[in-house]
Amino acid sequence: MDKLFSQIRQYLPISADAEQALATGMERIVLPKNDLLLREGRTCRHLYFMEEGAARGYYTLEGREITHWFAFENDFLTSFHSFITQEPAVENIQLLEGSVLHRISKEKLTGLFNEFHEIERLVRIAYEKYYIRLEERYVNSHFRSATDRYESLLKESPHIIERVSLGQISSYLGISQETLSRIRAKG
Amino acid sequence: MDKLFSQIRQYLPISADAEQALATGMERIVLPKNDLLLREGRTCRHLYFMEEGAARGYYTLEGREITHWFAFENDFLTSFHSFITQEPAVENIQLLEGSVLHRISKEKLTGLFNEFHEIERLVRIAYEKYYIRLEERYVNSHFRSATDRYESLLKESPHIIERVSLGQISSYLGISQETLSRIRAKG
DNA sequence: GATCCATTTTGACCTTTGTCAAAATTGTGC
DNA sequence: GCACAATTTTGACAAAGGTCAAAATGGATC
Repeated sequence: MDKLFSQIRQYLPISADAEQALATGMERIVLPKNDLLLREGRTCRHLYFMEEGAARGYYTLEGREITHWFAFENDFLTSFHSFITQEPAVENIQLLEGSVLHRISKEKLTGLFNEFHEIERLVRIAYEKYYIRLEERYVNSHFRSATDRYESLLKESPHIIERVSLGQISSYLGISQETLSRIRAKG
Repeated sequence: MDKLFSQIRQYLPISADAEQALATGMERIVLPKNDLLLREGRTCRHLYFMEEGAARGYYTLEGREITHWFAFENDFLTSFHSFITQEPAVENIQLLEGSVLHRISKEKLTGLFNEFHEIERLVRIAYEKYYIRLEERYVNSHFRSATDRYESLLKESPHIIERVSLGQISSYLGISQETLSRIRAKG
């Protein structure tokens, strides 16, 4: 739980009461590699915090798996679309390693918003951070060459490259596995 | 102001008090075509609501202007990165038509968050919507061909194509103007 | 160490998209 | 309606990246 709260404090320090309420509302889960936190077509009812481990979000397009995000230690993760709208997800969430997570249900979280203004503020701030992060990824991915994108990833998120298979990285970067392999051979 | 409040009600109905406070905190501005709401290097201090008109966000890469978003009637707009972090912007915001906008400063908005929990909730919900929207754009742009992307735009946002020049649309889609022209010639 | 399976690399070729330059079209002010 | 500028289209060619198939490598397990 320590990791979760020290991460939260980086967003917004909250009162002991609010921390206590959050701690009570969250559930710790330990799951093995390859487990699915969410399966396409089902509604995502939880927001997760990754204490230890790794996960990816992916969906299937023309028979191929496309990984569109990774999550590691200290990341919050969920299928945002499904969690927010409570509609069925188009994506799967899979653990890439045995992981330790904390999770809270949508209902509990919404209840805490009513009890603690500061928890809703915390989440508002978290959304701001995640929005900016996504915008950066968008701009980077959309307007740069495959080689540039790989080099940015290498520089800014070397942990991804160390812990994830090439096929998953290539779909994350939006290029074919063969092209990624060739880019690496040159570098 | 009507458009603003009917848009807000779609996100979250708020009390008359809160509406009143918002109305007081916001300023109506009318500006001509081509005006810059924000210039690269300056810090974005306002959140805008577009009542009438159109705008784009763009930045310069290797001597070319890259448009990465458009905003039209009923959209909220700002340089999110700069507005959130209060650091200098990397982008410009330009009006594509003479426009009527409402704006609120970061400080006023933050003050209203303290006064009215429900206004912070409204903004939290708005972030959720905008996050989902961006995620959809990300997935669409990243994993589909130029032709597909143009056709989606044509289907989902025909107003963009009617009101914006080809060069701006092509950079928005992440393709060259010539390629876009050829795609259109075929369709 | 031999075997099996998954992952990564390499080769040959094809398709899509980009680039540069020029022509055609459209829009605007006078 | 004319002149000028801006925008869009077309052509010829180049470059980036994709595809399919086969070979190489790297772990696991027995």
